[in-house]
Order: sequence, then structure tokens, then C-alpha cells
Amino acid sequence: MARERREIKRIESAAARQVTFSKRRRGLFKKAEELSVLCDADVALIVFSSTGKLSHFASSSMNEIIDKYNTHSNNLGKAEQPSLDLNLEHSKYAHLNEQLAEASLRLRQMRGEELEGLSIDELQQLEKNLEAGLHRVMLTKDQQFMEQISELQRKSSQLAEENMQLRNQVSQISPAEKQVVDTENFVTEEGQSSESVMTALHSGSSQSQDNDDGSDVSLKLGLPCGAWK
Amino acid sequence: MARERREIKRIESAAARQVTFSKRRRGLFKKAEELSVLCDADVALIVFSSTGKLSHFASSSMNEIIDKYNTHSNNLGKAEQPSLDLNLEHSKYAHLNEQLAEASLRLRQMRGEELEGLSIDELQQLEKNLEAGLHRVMLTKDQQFMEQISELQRKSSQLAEENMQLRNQVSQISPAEKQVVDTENFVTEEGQSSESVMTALHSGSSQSQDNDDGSDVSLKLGLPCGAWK
DNA sequence: AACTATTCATAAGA
DNA sequence: TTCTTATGAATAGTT
Repeated sequence: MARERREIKRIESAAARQVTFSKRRRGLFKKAEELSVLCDADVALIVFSSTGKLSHFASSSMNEIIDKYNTHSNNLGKAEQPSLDLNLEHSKYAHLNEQLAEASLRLRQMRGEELEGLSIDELQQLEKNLEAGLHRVMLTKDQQFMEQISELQRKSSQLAEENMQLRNQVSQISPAEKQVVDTENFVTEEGQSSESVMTALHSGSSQSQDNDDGSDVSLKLGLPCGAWK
Repeated sequence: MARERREIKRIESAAARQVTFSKRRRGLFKKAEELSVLCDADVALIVFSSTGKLSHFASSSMNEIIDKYNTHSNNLGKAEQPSLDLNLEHSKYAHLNEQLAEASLRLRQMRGEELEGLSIDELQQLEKNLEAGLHRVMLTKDQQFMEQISELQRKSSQLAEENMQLRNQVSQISPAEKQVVDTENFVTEEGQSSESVMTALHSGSSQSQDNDDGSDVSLKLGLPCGAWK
């Protein structure tokens, strides 16, 4: 009902599915409540998201409505309660077991195991799914890499800045005692010897010569170059 | 939603209430089903009209959903279960549910969804698993391709052999009537005219000139060359 | 039940 | 998640 009509079939994108779920769930609950109020109806609504999260609404008591529902449907079907309950427990349990077995098989197949029974078509579908999943995983991973790098660069810049200011303070407050400064505690570029830093200090330069805003931090991560852009 | 906004409070006129109930109930059930389909959600809806008439919808099994609802609300609510057996049943059930949820999450993650909570290490492990799985799946698929090709080649060879024997029979049994043979029914190589086949028959050669052991069968599958080795 | 003027819900995008 | 907006849907009142 909006910018464009949406075909009523499972939304493949998990993100879009989640967004639509939130919006439509709200609308559905609203309408359920409106119906119960406007028309004096007894309404119960139970929704499990695809991730298993529960939401529910009941115009009166959920248990009461469910009881009434069971009464109605039982009256129209079988009239036996005890065995029905036991059967339900049983089938519930069996069903869960089936679902778990199914999920486990799928997982093993995605790991490349137990492929014997699959047809070529099924194998191609599996391959397609794996490629799509792999692609998304790699995208996510690279994104996290980049975030980590950005964070390190930021910290590095900040430290370099502080470093520079501290050097200025040192050289300004006690210019006669500059020889006492322990230069070993300064971060220095690999190509720059501590001697050259000493020289810089000796000259009284207030402009740091090794402050590159941390643009080389990525080289210290031991990661393959070109993995991100 | 219409000629005039309607305040959300009980409709006093029984007739109007009944009409509105019919209209809105239809809309509500439609939306419930749409939500279940679009978002892969499990939805149960029970409605009793003010006259006590029952309508209901469940995306899967109503009992199953109600059971799941009870499990959830019990787990998050009261702890009243006098029977030890029931508790055991419950925990067994809950455990199965956990396993299923875990497996489902893993599956979704392998499909590249819900990666938000994963660390870089976990992402790398996932990527490794996906690559390994993909590799095995591709190997299996290619193997099946090759098996299918071998089978086709074998059948093709066999047919070519039978074909040749039949031609010999024809030319030996009724050499005078060889012109009557409908050569259109013979498989011929594209470069070989039916005339040349006739010639081969005329010569009475028992060695097929177009039997190449079916090494060209793959060309007839419409598959990209080089997809297997 | 059918019609339609309106309001509502929501898909897409930010 | 929330907000905005254009647009498709639902529906209140009428026939």
C-alpha cells in the first residue's frame, strides 16, 4: 500500500523483511484491537517473528480465548481431551526433532557434507546460496576491518597530536633541560633514528617531523594490502 | 478510512456493528496472512464475534502456535509446574527449542544474514567454512556432471554400436533393397551428408565412420565449456 | 452487495 | 528505529 505495490511472497532480504515485519505487525495489532473495540469481539493474536520473537494481543484473557477456541474446535471434531493432549505433546516433540534434524542436515550440507543425495539442480542452488552468503560475510568482515582501521587511525592521530603538544610544552617550559627528556618514550618513524629526533629537539623545532596523522597505521596490522578500499 | 473517520469505540447499532465486523474481519485476516507470508512469521488469529461465532487463522498449525505461545509465556512468567514429569518435558522441550534456534541462526548466518553481532575472528571462521563448503559442493557437482556425461557417452556408444550392427544386418539380409532404407532415421555427423552414409552402406563396411565413442556428447548438453575437468 | 469519497497503512528512502 | 512522503488499500456511509 505504498510507493509501489508489493507482491505477497516471502521477502528475501533479511533487512527488508525485518523492517516490513515491524511496520505490518504494528498495523495488524492496531486493527485487531480496533475490531475488538468497535465490534465488541473477542480477539486473540499471536505472532512469532522469523527469528522466534513473540508478540501477542488479546482483547480479554489469552487463556480464556484459547480455551474457548479449543472448546469450539473440539466440539466440531473429536471429543476426547486426555489422549489428544498426550498426542499433541508427542507430535510437538517429534515435530521439533524433525525440524532440528532438517536444520542440522542443511548445515552439514552447507559445510559440504552429505551431498550424496542431492541432484545437480539442488547442488547448483546450494552453490548459489553459499556464494551469496560468502559474499555477504566478506562484505561484513571488510567493513569491520575498515571500521577498526579508522578507529586506530583516529586514536593514532590523537596521540600524535598530544605528543606534539607535550614536546612543545617540554621545550618551552624548560629549554635548558631538554637533554634530560627520555626520547625513548616517543613514537618514531622507522626511517628516523632517535638521533635525528634528538637533533630536532636540539634545534628547538616546535614542528613535529614524524606526524603523518597515522596514515601508515594499516601497515602495522599484518593484513593483506588491497583487501579493502 | 472512509467517508468519515470513525471513533474507535463500541458501535451501538447492532446492524452497523455486524456490517463493520464483517468488513474489518476480512481485512484483519488478510493482513494476518500477508504478514505471515511476507515476513516468514508464524501468525495465529482467533476472533469471536459478539454473537459468539468463531473465525480463526493460523499460518501453520494453530495448536503448534498456541503451544509455542504457552511455552514462551510460561518460561518468562510463572514457574508453576507441580509435576516433575511436566518440568522434565518442559526442559527437554526448551532444550530442543534452543538447539533449533541455534541451528537456525547458524543457517541464517551462513546465508549472510544477522552478521551484526559477530567479531572479525568469527567472520573469518565463517568465511573459511563457507569457502570450504562451497569448494566441496562444487567438486560434488562437477563430479555429478562428469558422471552424467560418462553415462551419456556410454549410452551413446552402445547405441552407435547397435546402430552399426543393425545396418550390417540390413545390408546383409536384403542387399538388393538397401535403397528402401529410410536414412533420415539414422543419426549422422553434421559434416557427413546422408549420401556419404549411403556410400558407407554400399561399401558394406563394418567399421562405423562416425563412431567417435561419443566424445562430442558434452557439446549437446548446452553447458559452458571448461566447467569441469 | 456495490460504490466511492476518504482516511489509513505502508514501501521506499533518508 | 523513527520520520517523511507518495501511493496503494481499506473502509464508512450511501445506494
